[in-house]
Amino acid sequence: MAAPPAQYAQWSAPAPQADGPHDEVRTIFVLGFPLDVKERELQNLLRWWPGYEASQMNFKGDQPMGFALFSTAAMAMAARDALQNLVFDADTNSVLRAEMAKKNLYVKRGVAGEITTGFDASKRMRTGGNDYSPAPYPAPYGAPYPNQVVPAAAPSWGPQGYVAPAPQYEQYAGYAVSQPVPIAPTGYAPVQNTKDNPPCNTLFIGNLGEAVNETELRGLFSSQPGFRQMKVVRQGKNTVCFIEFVDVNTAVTVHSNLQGAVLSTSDRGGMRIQYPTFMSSGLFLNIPF
DNA sequence: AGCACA
Repeated sequence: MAAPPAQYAQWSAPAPQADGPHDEVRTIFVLGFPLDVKERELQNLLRWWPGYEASQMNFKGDQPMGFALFSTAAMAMAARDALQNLVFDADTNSVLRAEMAKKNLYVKRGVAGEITTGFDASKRMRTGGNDYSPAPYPAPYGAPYPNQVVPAAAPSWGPQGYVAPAPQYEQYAGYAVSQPVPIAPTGYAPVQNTKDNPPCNTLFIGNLGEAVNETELRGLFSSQPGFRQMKVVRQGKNTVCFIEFVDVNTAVTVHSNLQGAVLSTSDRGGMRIQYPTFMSSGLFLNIPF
């Protein structure tokens, strides 16, 4: 069993099944990409999915084949289901088909056990020190936009049958959940937000300070009307945050009102608020860990 | 249905 990515470290790893296979397949096999797909596109599609570890595009066949490794089989299956029937490119009519792979993706590891090849989670932030810039894919519950990725069929967790999952990660966190003290921004600074995605009920918060903490973020966001839950993802010097609202309208309001908000810990200007990519919404799905 | 990298 591989260690889960650092951002899930506060969650208890699943206990190895005494009677289960220790070499369980936790890799997905994805077809249906357009011929000009880039390996990076697969990485960007999956990078925030819970348990994502590494991925690879293989171009040797007649059609591009994507492989992605996750920390557990359950996480892989959840990603597989989320990718199923996804319209990757409306122009080329590419609809993704995903299955569990026959074998796990091979990842070369260094002495310290870190992944050294492939497009892996440990290198998420390697692009010039910038933090995450979402690919132009819409997030889950948003209206379909032309030329963008939308689920061909409404996902089972979509608007119709969607029931808010309990904020399950809190039970794993190593701190007591107490009533957040409301926090107001210390000010506002202009922020560039050139590449955003279509509005949806989830927000991605970037350009936060290195010293930002969850209490501060919770103090700012949990008092916003429509707030449902949030998840802070730490990756070294970079911290990002995903916030789910009860509907698109309340998310749009916060996207506008708190754009460029400066916190006491901000050291690079105001926070950048964006609508996240389709797959990043997986942070709020009910995935068994 | 089509499963590669080592």
